[in-house]
This record gives sequence, C-alpha cells and structure tokens, in this order.
Amino acid sequence: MRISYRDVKAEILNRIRSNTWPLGTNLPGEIELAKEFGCARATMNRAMRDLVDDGILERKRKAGTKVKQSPVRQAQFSISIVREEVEQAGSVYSYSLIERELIPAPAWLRERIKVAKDAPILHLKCMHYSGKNPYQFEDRWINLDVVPAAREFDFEDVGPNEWLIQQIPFSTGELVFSATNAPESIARFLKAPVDTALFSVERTTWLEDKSVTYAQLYFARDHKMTTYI
Amino acid sequence: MRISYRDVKAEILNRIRSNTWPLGTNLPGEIELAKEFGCARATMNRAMRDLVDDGILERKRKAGTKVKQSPVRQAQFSISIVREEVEQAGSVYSYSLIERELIPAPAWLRERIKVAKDAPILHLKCMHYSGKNPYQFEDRWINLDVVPAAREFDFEDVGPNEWLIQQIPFSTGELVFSATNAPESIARFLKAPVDTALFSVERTTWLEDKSVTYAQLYFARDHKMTTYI
DNA sequence: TAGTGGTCTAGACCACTAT
DNA sequence: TAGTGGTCTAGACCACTAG
Repeated sequence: MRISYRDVKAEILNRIRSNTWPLGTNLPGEIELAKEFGCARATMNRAMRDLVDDGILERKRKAGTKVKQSPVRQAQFSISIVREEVEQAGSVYSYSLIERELIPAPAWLRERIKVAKDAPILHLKCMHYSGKNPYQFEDRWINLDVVPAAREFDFEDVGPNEWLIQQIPFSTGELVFSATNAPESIARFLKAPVDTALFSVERTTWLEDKSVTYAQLYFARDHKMTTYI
Repeated sequence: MRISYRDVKAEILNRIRSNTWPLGTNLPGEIELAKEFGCARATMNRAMRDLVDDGILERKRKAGTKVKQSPVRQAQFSISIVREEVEQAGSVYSYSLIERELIPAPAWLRERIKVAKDAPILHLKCMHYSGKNPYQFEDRWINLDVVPAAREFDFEDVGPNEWLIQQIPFSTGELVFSATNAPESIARFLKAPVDTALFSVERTTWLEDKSVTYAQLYFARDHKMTTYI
C-alpha cells in the first residue's frame, strides 16, 4: 500500500508519544525521513505542515524541524449565525428588535472602532430566542460610512448579524470572550437574576482597514461553548 | 511570475466579496479553474482546500465546489500551559498547591470520565499567579490507572497541567467554555467577591479511549480570551 | 553561503457520490 | 457509472536563515 500523509502523521505522533522523539527533539530533514518512510518528499512535507498547524512541530528553513518544547494545542471552533446555532440544536429560532437609534458615536466606541467624530452610528439592541427561551442579547453598533445600506434597513425581521453577513461576507475581525455579571438592563431580557454570570463575546469587524461593526453579545445563563482538540 | 496558491486564494476571495461569485455559487471544477488561473491543478487544489479549512468553501466529490451559503468562520486559539500564558504577558508566574487528596471517584465525576468504580482518584486544587495577582484556580482529577506516576508526585512545585503535558503530550480532549458565579470556596482564592462572574473552562482529556484527567479552571475576574479571524 | 523547508508542475490513480 | 475532488509521485527551483 502507498503511504498516506495521514499514516505519516500518525507515526510521527506515535514516536513523540512513545518518547522516541521527546519534546524538543530535532527531527531529520524531509528528504531523509521521506526515504525512511518510503514516501515522496511532498507527502512528508504535507504531514509535517499539518503537524505545524496542529501546534505540534516547529519548522524553520535551514534550522530544520523540531518537536515543540511546550505543546500548544490549537483549539478551533466555528462562529456561525445565531439562527443556525439555535436550529442546529433542534430548536425554533426567533428574533426581536428592541431598539434602533441613529446617534453620534460615543467616545468609548471611538476608542474601539475607527469612525469619524460626528458621523452618525446605527445602534441596535436585539434578542435572539431558542424556542421560548432567551438565547442571546445583542448590542450592536454599525458604521454607516462603510455600510450605508444599513441606514435604510429596519432590522425588524432580520437580525444585524445575519444581515451583515450577506452584505460583507468573510470580513476579518477580533473576538474577545469573557464573563460578565448581568446588569439589570440585560438581565431583564435574558430572564436571569441581576448579576448572573453571563458568557459574553465582543466582536469587532473590519473590511480592509475600515471598521464595519462592533457588537457585544451576551448569552443566556449557563451557555456553554464546546470544542474538541 | 508563477501563480502561488496564495494568489489564487486572494483572487477567489475577491470574486466572492465582489459578488462575482455570490454565496451559494457552484464554482467550476479544479481543472477548468486551474487552466483559467494559469496554474497547476495541485496549486488550485491547495488554495481551495485552504478555503475549506477557513470555512469559506464546501467541496464534495462529484458534486463539486460551492461558496458556502452561510459563512461559518473558523476561529482558532491556542491552549498553552498556564505558565507560558502568564510569562508571555510579561509577568512572573508562580504556583501553589492548595490541597491534594486520594479518594474514590465521586459519582458525578464517573459520569464525566470513565474510571473504575472504586479506584482511587487523585484530586488536586491549586492556584496560579501572575505576579502577585491571582490568575487561575484549578480543580483537577487525575485517573491513576492511566497515569500511575501521579501517585508518587507531590505537585508542590510543578502544577498538574505542566506535569501532565510532559507525561502525556498531545492527547485529545474536550474543552467547554462558560461563565460561572464564583462560589465562596473559589472566590476566596481569586480574591474576588462571591458571585463575581468568572470565565471558566472544563477540560477533559483522553489517551486513546482511556480518561486521563478532568479539570475545572476558573480565571480571575475580568479575564479575556482573544482571537482574530 | 550552504542547507533546509516552501512551493510549483505534470501526470497518474483512487475514492466517493450524485444521478 | 461517470464526474469531481483527494492524494501520491518525481523532479525542479526558490526563499529564508543559521552559522
């Protein structure tokens, strides 16, 4: 049978786990290893690149490949549309707009996203539900300079999250996860006691070098985010 | 100049962003696209596989390649040793063992990890500090059937996290992120008021099909986990 | 400046799956 | 069962960087 890059990965991991190649070991070069494993150099290369992505090896030209001294595993999880999160859990999704206003960007927001001083910003508050249960409270700011169409959109039926993804798919951004004691203004909508610990996410989105939107998302109490590594 | 897979990726993203290929579009096959772009099929393949990893395309044999209807971005973050998290932030790391006991696994734990009914489990509580500030409270259970060496190790100077990574590098597992109101028993160590919202992580680790360890990690108040997408 | 990884190519065969 | 992606190979040249 021909050697697959998966076989190569598995064997390399075996050698690390079995201490044949302890943490920090310098591995032989691609060509030599490929010969030993009986595969092409490209196959060895793919296996090793994969292991770099997994946080297991380090490679540098000229210096060679070594087993990382301190394994840093890469955890991965997908950020999808709220609707789909809910529906994938087998529940019925619903959405409701709480507030919509057009105001100048407050100072604290201008520290987070780049936006002209007196330009009006669209501020939205909304709720996402899973069946009859609150699922997420969303507090969002949209830069109308970048997404002028938002000015005309009423967001009564479609959430800003879903709408923005259609407008600006695949933009880049930052995600910050943390825990927050629910203030009354949010606890009310999530039907939780004030000060309940809420899992929250701040999301900042850019399109090239322009700030598109900033959002604070608060999940209902006891929300969990799971990933496998 | 020769066409790089990065160029191909960039151009594909351009076409999606510029609506040349709207969400849901079926793309031409690899061979045809490679011809159009003037590169080898392997190059086109690598670009497209990368975009699948990024959550932008979907591919199925025979069916072909399409732009995902709902962009699901893959966020990534690295799970490292607590010591390194602290040191990378430029602080001095220190560690202290609070409690160490050998007891039969409680029932709730046996629901989470597979462990013999009357086998003794090593239970550890410890604190990690960043400079003089509390950084993380760790409540850990170690399966001695799988890691018998832990029975002899005192964990006075080295945390279980760090020790286990040396023993069983690159094991697989589950991570669950959530928010918790600090109970008194934990708040005390993190120097936070009772009920403060804490960012917390549960980690379950397997080695092949055996449960190695289960840990609940509670970060100090206002802890944030950041990632870029 | 030499050694190592990074990437491209052209060609081939295989595996899955829509129809 | 035919079409599309998945992967392997052998060979080549390039780019970065340790010594």
